[in-house]
Amino acid sequence: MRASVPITVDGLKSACSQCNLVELCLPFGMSDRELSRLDELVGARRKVKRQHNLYRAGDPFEAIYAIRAGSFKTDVLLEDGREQVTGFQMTGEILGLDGISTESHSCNAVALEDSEVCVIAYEKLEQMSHEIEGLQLQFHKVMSREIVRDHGVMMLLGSMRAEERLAAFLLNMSQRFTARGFSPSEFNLRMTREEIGSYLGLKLETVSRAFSRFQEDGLISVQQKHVHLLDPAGLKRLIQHQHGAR
Amino acid sequence: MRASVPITVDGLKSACSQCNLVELCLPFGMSDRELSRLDELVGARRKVKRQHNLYRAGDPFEAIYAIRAGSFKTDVLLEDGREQVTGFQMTGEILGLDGISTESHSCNAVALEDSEVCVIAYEKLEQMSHEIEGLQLQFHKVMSREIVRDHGVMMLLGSMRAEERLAAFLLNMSQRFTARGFSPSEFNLRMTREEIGSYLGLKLETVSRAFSRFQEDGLISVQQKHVHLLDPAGLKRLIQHQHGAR
DNA sequence: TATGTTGGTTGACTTGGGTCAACGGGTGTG
DNA sequence: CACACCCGTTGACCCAAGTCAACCAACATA
Repeated sequence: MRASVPITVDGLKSACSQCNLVELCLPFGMSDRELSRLDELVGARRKVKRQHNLYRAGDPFEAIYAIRAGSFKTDVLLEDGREQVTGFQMTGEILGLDGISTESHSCNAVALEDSEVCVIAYEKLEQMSHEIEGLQLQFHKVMSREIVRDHGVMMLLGSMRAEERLAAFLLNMSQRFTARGFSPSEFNLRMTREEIGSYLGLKLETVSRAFSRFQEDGLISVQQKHVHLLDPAGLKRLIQHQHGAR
Repeated sequence: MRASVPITVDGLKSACSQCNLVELCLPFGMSDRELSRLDELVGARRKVKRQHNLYRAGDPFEAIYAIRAGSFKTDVLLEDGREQVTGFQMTGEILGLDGISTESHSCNAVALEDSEVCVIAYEKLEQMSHEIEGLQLQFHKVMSREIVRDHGVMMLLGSMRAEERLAAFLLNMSQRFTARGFSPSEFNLRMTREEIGSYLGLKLETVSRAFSRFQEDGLISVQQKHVHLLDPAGLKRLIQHQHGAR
C-alpha cells in the first residue's frame, strides 16, 4: 500500500499577491488591497510526493488546500474495496471542501505527480471571510462551482455512452490546460487508464479501446499518456448527437 | 411542456425560530439569539405547484430556497434532449446552491408535489453571514454536505450494478424519511420510475424489474409508489458484497 | 546493462441492462 | 362518471461494455 502522509512544511510563506495562479484560484476577482490581506491567510506550503496522500477519508478536517504545482485525484472507497475517482484537480483548484460538513474528510486526495499545495487553515478562512468583502463571495463561488462540476459528472455517468464520456473528458482536460496557458490540443495526462476508467465509470480496457477508436477515426493521436486532439469539433459532435444512446 | 413559473409570494413572513424543521435546515446548531436574528433573513414563502419549476437553468441567481413543505427534483438537460436527474430534495433541504458560481442557475428545480419554499435572498445571506457567527459556518456545511452527497451519487453511478443502485436509493430515502419523523420502513415515493431511473443512470424498465426482483426475494413490498422495506439489512448486504460487479 | 514490474493494447467471449412492444391499472380532468 | 393518458409491469431480443487472457512497451530498480 501507499506510504504514510509526508508532512513537508516549507518555512517560506506563500504570497497570493505574488502568485501567477491568481486568476484561477481562490483570490479571483479580489481587489489589490484585499489580495494583500489574503497573504496572511495562506499559512505555509506543503509538498506532496507522487502517489502520496494529501489527506485520507476520516482525517480530521482542519484546512483546505490550493494546488500550487502538480495535480491530484480524489477518490472514495466502498468497504468491499471498490474505488470511485470523484475528480482530478489541477493547479489553482481547491481541495478539501468535502471535509467541512462533518469536520472530517470524506474522500482521499492523492498526488498524481510530485506536487505542492498552499495550506489554508479553515478557522482562519472563516474568520477572514467576516472581514474581507470579496473573500466570502469568492469562497462560495468555489464551492458552488464544485457542485456544478459534480452535476456535470453525474450527467456523464448517468446518461452517456463510453466514447461520449471519454470525449467529454478529453475536451474538459483540454479546456483546463488552456486556462493554464498550455496548448489546447496537446497535453500529457497525469493519470492512468484505470484512473480515467474509474472516474468515467468504465473499465480500463474500455478506455483503452475508446482511445484506439478515436485514433483510428482521426479524432486524436495518442501515445501512452501523451494526447493530441486533432479534431476537437469532431469530439464535440460525438457528444451532442448520441448515436443511439442509452 | 410545463407551464411557466408561477410566483405565489405569501405576505406572511416565515419564522425560523418557530419552524419545526430547524434541526434539518440551515439554522441547525445556531443559538436562540442567532435564530431570532435569522428570522430577518427569510423574506417570504413561495408556493410551487406540482410539476412547476421553482427555477430553470439559465435563470438569474438571486436567492436560495429552503423547502418548507413538499419535495423537488433537480435535473440538467443536454442539447440533444437527454435528461439527468441530479437529486431529489425533501423538507429542510436547500435548493439553488448551483447558482452562486455563475450567478445564474445551472439546473432546473421542479416540484414533485404541491410544495412551499422559504426564499432566502442571497445578498442578504452574504451580508448576515458577516454578522452572525454560526450562520456562515452552517451555510458552508450545507454546501459541503451537497458536495459529499454528490460524491456518493458518483460512486453509485460509476461503480454499482442496477440492483445495488436501487437498494442504495431506497435505504437513502428511508434514512431521510426517518430524519423527518416518518417510518423508516414504509413510505410513499414522490417520483416516477423514469425519474428514479434517470437519477440512478438506469432505464425505467430496469428500475421496475429491480423493484419486482426485490419483492420476489422478500426484501421489500411495493405497490406503485408505496414502498415497504421488509428486510433493510438484506438491502445493505446487497450493496456491500458485490455479486460479481463491474 | 539486465530485469522485474506496472501500464497499456488487443482479441475472444459473456452478460447486464437497454430496446421495443404489448398490456393493464390508476388517477386526474372535463 | 367516463375517458384518456400516464405510469408501471413484463417478455423477447440485442448490443455495449465487462471479463478473461495474452502480450508488449515503458520505466524503475538492481
